[in-house]
Amino acid sequence: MNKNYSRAIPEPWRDISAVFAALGDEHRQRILLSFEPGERLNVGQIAEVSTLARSTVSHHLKVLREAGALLAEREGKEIYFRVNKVFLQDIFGKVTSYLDTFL
Amino acid sequence: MNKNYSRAIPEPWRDISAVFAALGDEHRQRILLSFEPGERLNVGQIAEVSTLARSTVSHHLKVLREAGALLAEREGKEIYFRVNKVFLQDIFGKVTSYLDTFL
DNA sequence: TATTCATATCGATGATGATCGATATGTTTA
DNA sequence: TAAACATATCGATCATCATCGATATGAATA
Repeated sequence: MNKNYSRAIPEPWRDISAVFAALGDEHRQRILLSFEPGERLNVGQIAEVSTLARSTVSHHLKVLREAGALLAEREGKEIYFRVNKVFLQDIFGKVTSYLDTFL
Repeated sequence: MNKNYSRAIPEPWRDISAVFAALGDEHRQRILLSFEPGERLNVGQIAEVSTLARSTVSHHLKVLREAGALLAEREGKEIYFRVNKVFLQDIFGKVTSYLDTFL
């Protein structure tokens, strides 16, 4: 048993901690699943198909972006978000190999 | 864009929804990381190394178990938990291939 | 520069979750 | 059956998060 409960969380888990928390919310899952491959969407587009207020969608997008799941780039007045596929693939790959090796 | 925001969450995501929520909590991550490969631990052992009350540890173990991340089996007075490695590998494998294909 | 538009941030409220001690449930053993 | 032990559940409290409308920030355009 690993008795040092309060030790630092291992690196592959540290990165994914925010991702887990971000994807633990159903609205954020639905937002993520609104994206088609390679697609970019802005707040207005997502707010339109969602059941949430614009400011609420903006909040969830911030959480997803800070977790690394989304990338944002301003283009004129709009800010376009896209799925950070490479990051997510890397994260889940690390978790998978951590699972294989240590758990 | 997938405009049917309120549609059913795709199957590979539905199963993992609870896993994400469960692993989004740092205490539950620490509990999971207390297990060594193939090891079985009971509430008392985990409560001893953690900073939480026994009832709180019990609560977190319930969340992890209901999410599928842990399996529980009673053995006399104690209830032993172990990491459901196969389930987690399956889940993260599904998420990875969903990522590759649809996002 | 003033206006319009898109998004972010703020402040307040309500809901959900974490936490604990106390109590209940279930199991072994005297 | 009574006592001791391990864990689960209950009830209350506290903290965190989701949510919204209103306001602020930033960018394009008249």
